[in-house]
Amino acid sequence: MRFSHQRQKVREIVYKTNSHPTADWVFTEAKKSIPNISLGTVYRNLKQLEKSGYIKTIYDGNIARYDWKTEPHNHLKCKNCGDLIDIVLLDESIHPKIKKDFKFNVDKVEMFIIGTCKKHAKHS
Amino acid sequence: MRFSHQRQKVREIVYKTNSHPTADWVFTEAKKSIPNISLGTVYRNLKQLEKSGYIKTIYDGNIARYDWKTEPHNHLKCKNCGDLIDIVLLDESIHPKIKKDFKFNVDKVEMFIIGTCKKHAKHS
DNA sequence: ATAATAATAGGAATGATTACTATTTATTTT
DNA sequence: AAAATAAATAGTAATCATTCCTATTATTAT
Repeated sequence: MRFSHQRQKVREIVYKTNSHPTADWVFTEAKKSIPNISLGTVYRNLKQLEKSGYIKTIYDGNIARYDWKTEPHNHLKCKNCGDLIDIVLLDESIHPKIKKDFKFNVDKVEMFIIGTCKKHAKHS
Repeated sequence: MRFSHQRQKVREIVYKTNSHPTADWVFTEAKKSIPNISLGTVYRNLKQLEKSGYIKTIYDGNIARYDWKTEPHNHLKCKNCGDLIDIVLLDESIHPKIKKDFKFNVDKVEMFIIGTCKKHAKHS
């Protein structure tokens, strides 16, 4: 894999935020330093970076978001602000149990916990 | 909420399968008995049925699928055949822990376990 | 520096979903 | 039962995220 100017920029943008950005957000950011970068390039590079293990894709409802944190972890999603919060609730230790109980070989677990974050809790 | 012919049919189709169908599949099925039903009607009714608690939406990557089973449960997804298998791995008993550890009020947990089902395991 | 190859910009195409609107169907009021 | 009211529909256009296509440009190895 070559490391073009565009690819480095896309990677850098994802690595510098904890906001689990969408392709469109990365595109907007990238344009600040590469004004004529194309959206297709952003998508192609996000995909390439995922394939090479640099980043991970998170499906938030039906929109893809990207995450530089590649170790297994989970996400809390606040329905008020839409923020994704990283947590570690389940790690690979449940894989053997699933293999045993369901005869299913686990590659990865995607977990989204939807609710209300502390900033938006009404009371109690 | 009125229960039109179309709405009853959409509901019946989702209730009669365990395949977690997509809107398009429901549309194809519905046309067998209501040939001029429109795709928009299918989408509108799936949304309405979810809102009224009859069915649940599952986001599989970036496509929506629908499930008549509304109690909390999780899904194994085989990367070979694409099948979704219902399991109960986590129930509401983890909600208090998440509330305590992360100050986050849980509405629901969406979990997708991706891997290989027993029909497609190579060996061992 | 040159050749070989990978990556790009820009735009068109796709696929899922939602929005719009005139018409039809169902419910309520009289 | 007819008129008035309200909800739902078919059909189509629009939208949004994402992928595909192609001629051109940039990167890497020789």
